[in-house]
Amino acid sequence: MDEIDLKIVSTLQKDARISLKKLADICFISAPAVSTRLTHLEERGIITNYQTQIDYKLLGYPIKAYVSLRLSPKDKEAFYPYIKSVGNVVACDCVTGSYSQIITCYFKTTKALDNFINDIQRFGETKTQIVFSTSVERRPLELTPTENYF
Amino acid sequence: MDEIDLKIVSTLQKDARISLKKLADICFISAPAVSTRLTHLEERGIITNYQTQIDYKLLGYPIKAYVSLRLSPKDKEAFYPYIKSVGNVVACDCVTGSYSQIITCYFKTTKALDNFINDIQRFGETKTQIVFSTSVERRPLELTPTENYF
DNA sequence: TCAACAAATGGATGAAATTGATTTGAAAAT
DNA sequence: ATTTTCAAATCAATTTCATCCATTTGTTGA
Repeated sequence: MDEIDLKIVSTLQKDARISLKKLADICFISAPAVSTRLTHLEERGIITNYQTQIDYKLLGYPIKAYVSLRLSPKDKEAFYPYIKSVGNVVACDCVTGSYSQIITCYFKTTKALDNFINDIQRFGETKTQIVFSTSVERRPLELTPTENYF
Repeated sequence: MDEIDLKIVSTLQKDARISLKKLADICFISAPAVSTRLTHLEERGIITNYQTQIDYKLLGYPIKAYVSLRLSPKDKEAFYPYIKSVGNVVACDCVTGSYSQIITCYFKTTKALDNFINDIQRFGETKTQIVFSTSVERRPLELTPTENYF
């Protein structure tokens, strides 16, 4: 993981469909060299996958919500496979605090969200926060910090 | 936005670097046809960008946290440009509830996270939830639901 | 029935990715 | 100090892919 790898990763983060040739020009090495580095980055698990970001509103999913769930440890075994299987869920983290799970999800209607919440309440108490607006859309982590960085 | 567009979008969501030729084979249309459709999807804003997902732990950012902030309306104007400028922040949403902002962020150390929290407390009271483990890594929304969907 | 338009195909051309052979350069061993 | 070794680069050749353009198809509305 040297400077060139970092350049490759940080460039790809922002444009996953850039060609190897352009990457090669940016990094001042040849295209085959970029190709082998890329393969290594994938093999080492540093690059996990390439995702296209979609405007879910335009596709009919205007409801975004964070659902917190108070999950008792004994139910984890049942909860994890379940939450993975729900197509509306785009992320789920186990966190510190009394609400142990934070679920990020999208829905077509508030009714659908309500159905989901009713369904998961068999695992524990929930708290739902619906998104009004987004000031920072899902974006890459800044890997070459300049200012305002910790 | 027909069935073919949906196929293109849902395929690209999972593999942003797939070639037009492969997409063409999957959709049973020609490569030029995919190309024009893709351009339209980008122009219409349905596809917003192509991101490469990185294992931030492996790059030295093992701390992921959700920071909730009780932000008073009068401070929004100052807060939004600020939060955009912080490279550690990968998402920020305005939500229902007494904590009006949910910030998703990554840090190299808990100390760095602490610095960040101290810094944003000038905007209001905060509540921090550190991620222990992730059961659903950031993934695309399922656009062609089968079961377990709401 | 016949424009008129949107969108797909097919072939040609130029660009890019991949492969294999070879070279370079730095670190470890003699 | 010289040699060995290995990783990683370049170069050249081949294959694959993207784009362009002319033509065709299919649908809608006069």
